[in-house]
Amino acid sequence: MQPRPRIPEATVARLAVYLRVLSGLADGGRGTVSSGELASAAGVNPAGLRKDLSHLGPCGVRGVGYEVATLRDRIAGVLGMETAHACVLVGLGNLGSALAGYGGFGSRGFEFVGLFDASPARVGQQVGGRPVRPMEELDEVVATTRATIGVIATPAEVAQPVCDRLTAAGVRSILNFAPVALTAPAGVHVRQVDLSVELQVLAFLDKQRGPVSALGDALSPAATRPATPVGRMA
Amino acid sequence: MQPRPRIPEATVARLAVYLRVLSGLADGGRGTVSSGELASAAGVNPAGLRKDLSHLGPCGVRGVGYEVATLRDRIAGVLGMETAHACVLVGLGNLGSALAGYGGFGSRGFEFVGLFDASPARVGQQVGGRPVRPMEELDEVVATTRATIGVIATPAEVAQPVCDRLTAAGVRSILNFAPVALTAPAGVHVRQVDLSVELQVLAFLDKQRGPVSALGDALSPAATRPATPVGRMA
DNA sequence: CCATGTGAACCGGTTCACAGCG
DNA sequence: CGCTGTGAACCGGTTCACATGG
Repeated sequence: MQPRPRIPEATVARLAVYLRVLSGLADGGRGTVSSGELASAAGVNPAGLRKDLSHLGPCGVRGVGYEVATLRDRIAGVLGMETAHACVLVGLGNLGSALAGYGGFGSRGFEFVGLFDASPARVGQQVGGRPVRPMEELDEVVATTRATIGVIATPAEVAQPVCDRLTAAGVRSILNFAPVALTAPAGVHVRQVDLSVELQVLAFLDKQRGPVSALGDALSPAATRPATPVGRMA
Repeated sequence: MQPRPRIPEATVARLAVYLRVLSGLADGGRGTVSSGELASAAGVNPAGLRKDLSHLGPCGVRGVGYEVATLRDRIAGVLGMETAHACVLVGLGNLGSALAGYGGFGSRGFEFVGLFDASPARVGQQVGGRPVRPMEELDEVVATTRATIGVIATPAEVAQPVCDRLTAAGVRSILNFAPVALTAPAGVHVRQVDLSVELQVLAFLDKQRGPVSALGDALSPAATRPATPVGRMA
């Protein structure tokens, strides 16, 4: 089975997690891992992990496990991490500023090559070591840096026009933090992250499972098996 | 079919989105909506929306649509939004501060009743109008406020101990922004939001679909149908 | 003998097409 | 006649059990 036939999106998301764990193991000088150990560190089921990895073709040694550094590089290659990705970020309120200053992006090969805001009060300020630019410069920056990813952290009202601007400028993928569904041209990928929705799902689960009692509800010998099929490395 | 037999989690997440759209429509004085219009505003397929709503029992008028205010209240009730939810937040770096100051939570019935940080430098500061408290006060605050939701925005290294602390204090649900898989006792719900993973999925999709050409790749009459099956209200 | 790799059952969720009702 | 509500097909992803091979 060639590594061609397209990798499921759910698998891609998990590969990113495996990659992070593997990087940590490699930095710790670890040589090999078993699927079981890697799976528990990533919070997934071992069989599922092996199935995920099977999409990249055989990359382990039977009876032994996976070679940490090799597997890391393999996944990094599949995910397109060998080359850095240029991103632009629009909207530097609290959330946007947090994203601009978040070290986790840079260390994973993503670089913000442009920060933009419509507010004159913010333009010119430095955020995360980079200057905030006016919206007028967006097209130019996207063109010269060949940025392919745009991150929207604006108020909901302006998210759609910003999206239009980004796609017109040549951005091919958008990560949207504004609480609105965006319309984008065909071929442009949009991912939505909605903080309030996450919280509301939790509140619902609480309501479902929770109304049993307000306290002392650790009735059953619960701690035997984690509800979350997760464990950090054994 | 009673509204009992449990609602799928995927549906719950979308109900939260419908609720937001409905609130907007209601504020705009709108009386009724059809499934088609609501679906396009929420970025989903009309049939799927109707199926989602079917979980709450019949709540529309055939041949007409849904009564906006009624449906809003119905969903709000199912989601447990009638009563405010007390949350505690741990970790007030850039991201945590952004979350603490984010208006979208308060307006949806979530209130941060406690902000905590381990760094003495941050303790005592005001964030989003609330004081940052030392970790020592966590148990007490959770107990007195009956907070059921905990949000973790700490560095990855301390996320697990913080999680342990929160669950020990009585928190039943956790929203984790730290890039690690958490282990929690049975019955505690954990949701993971991983910003880097989102970006990596986008980068992968770019790589898959993208290597065709760097520019001028709007070859086909693309704008005819949005790739994202979305549209804001027609 | 151990851990990988994978075909096949399984499951939840999505889509479709139409029945039901104002 | 229009739009809701839903049973049934469909599909992708997950889990399981075992065959494969160092």
